[in-house]
Amino acid sequence: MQNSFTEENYLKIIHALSGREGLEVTTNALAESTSTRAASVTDMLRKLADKGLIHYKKYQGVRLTESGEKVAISVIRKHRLWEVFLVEKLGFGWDEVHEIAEELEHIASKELVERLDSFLGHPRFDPHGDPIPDAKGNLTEPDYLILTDVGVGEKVLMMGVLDHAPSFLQHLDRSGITLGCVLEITEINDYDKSASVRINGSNSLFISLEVSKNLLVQRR
Amino acid sequence: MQNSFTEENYLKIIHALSGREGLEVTTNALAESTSTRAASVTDMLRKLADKGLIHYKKYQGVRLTESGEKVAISVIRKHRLWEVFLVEKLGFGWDEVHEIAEELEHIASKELVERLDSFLGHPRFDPHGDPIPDAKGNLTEPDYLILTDVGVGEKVLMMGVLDHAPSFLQHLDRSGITLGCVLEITEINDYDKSASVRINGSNSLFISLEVSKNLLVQRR
DNA sequence: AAAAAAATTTAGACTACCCTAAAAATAGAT
DNA sequence: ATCTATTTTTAGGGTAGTCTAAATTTTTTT
Repeated sequence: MQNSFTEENYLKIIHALSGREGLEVTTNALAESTSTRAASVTDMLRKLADKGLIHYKKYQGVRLTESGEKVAISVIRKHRLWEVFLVEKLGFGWDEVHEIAEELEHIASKELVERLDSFLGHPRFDPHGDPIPDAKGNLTEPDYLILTDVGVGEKVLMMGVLDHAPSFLQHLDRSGITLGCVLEITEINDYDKSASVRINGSNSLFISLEVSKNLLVQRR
Repeated sequence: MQNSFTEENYLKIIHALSGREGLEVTTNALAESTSTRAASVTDMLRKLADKGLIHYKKYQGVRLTESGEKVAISVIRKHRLWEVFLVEKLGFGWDEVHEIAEELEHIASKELVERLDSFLGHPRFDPHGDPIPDAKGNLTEPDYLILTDVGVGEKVLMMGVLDHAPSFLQHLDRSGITLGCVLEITEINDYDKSASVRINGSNSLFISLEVSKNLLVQRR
């Protein structure tokens, strides 16, 4: 049987919340993420468990089964490929594409996904730096650093963001921080942990701890 | 309030069935087209009427209101633009795109549609020769001939199809009949109204009345 | 113009997904 | 180890969209 729009969203969110260790996800966390009440989550969990998509024991939280994992990763693949399309082909900003991709990710056709992938040149990362699962369902999370883990004087490459909120991404745009740029921490303020950062070797600016916490980077 | 996937489908189908004269559409015709029962159609009609999207009097059939027409045409615009995308950019055959576009046509973002339109170079017709409504909602149906109305010796341009069934389109592919090709009727068989047709001035083939009835053409 | 046939609507019910309120289970504090 | 707070589940219910069966209206036939 086909999975509904709603079921796919639950699986996607369970995947995101269980992290790379595949930890148990709680009912309340799901209620929060799906903007529904805990009671509604319980209903859906029973249903997903009946379909063999999650491991579920009452009061014990949930994990994806292998089959549930497959569905979740397929949805993530579609979401991220469509985001690449929207940014690369249609010229949307990286702050504008999430909502639209939330709808596009549920289009079923397998053939469509593979042709889209090929049309886009088999991109490995989406416009926010998130890795795109391959056609076989392999998803390898690169182990980036968070900018807060980088010391003064170090030069790093900007590889992704943790926060996908439009307001955060627009803030980065205004600061001139883009995927792939070189960041060099020139100073860290002891008092509030705000930092001075040089971008691509030239203009320098202050960024708050809040921003640093959400920037994924890589040593070169 | 937003219109649901299902509501949009009803409006689109009412538009199609009422033709360019905007004739009343019957409950049974809608039940047939939506693959549901007449009772279900009645329920939905009451709902659409409450929302001001259709004119509905019990037992009297329905017509779209101006606001319903706007929604229907927007859905048609999206459907046909996505079909162009699927064929022109992703390399699908014209026989493969209908189902996928049935899903894509319900993606809401207005911005997406306008950017897609622009990315595709503002196409006027979809891969089946159907006209694409413009951004303001103007839809002008070109007045093509049906091939059965063309006499022996006449040369016409192949402009569209009435039947969108994959099997019919595949049959045209095998016959070498494509959008824009020149068809010349060399002979019409009096017995079964099958015809001999020259394609682009060269190879000749037989086509049945059934096929002729579904080909839209234009005198040059 | 009445009877028969066909089309349409109403009545009552089902599934998916969501809700609130109350009950039950787990976790935390003393 | 028990009591309390928190989390989760159950119970009962609502809306959207579908169904079947029965009632009603319109159309067709005679």
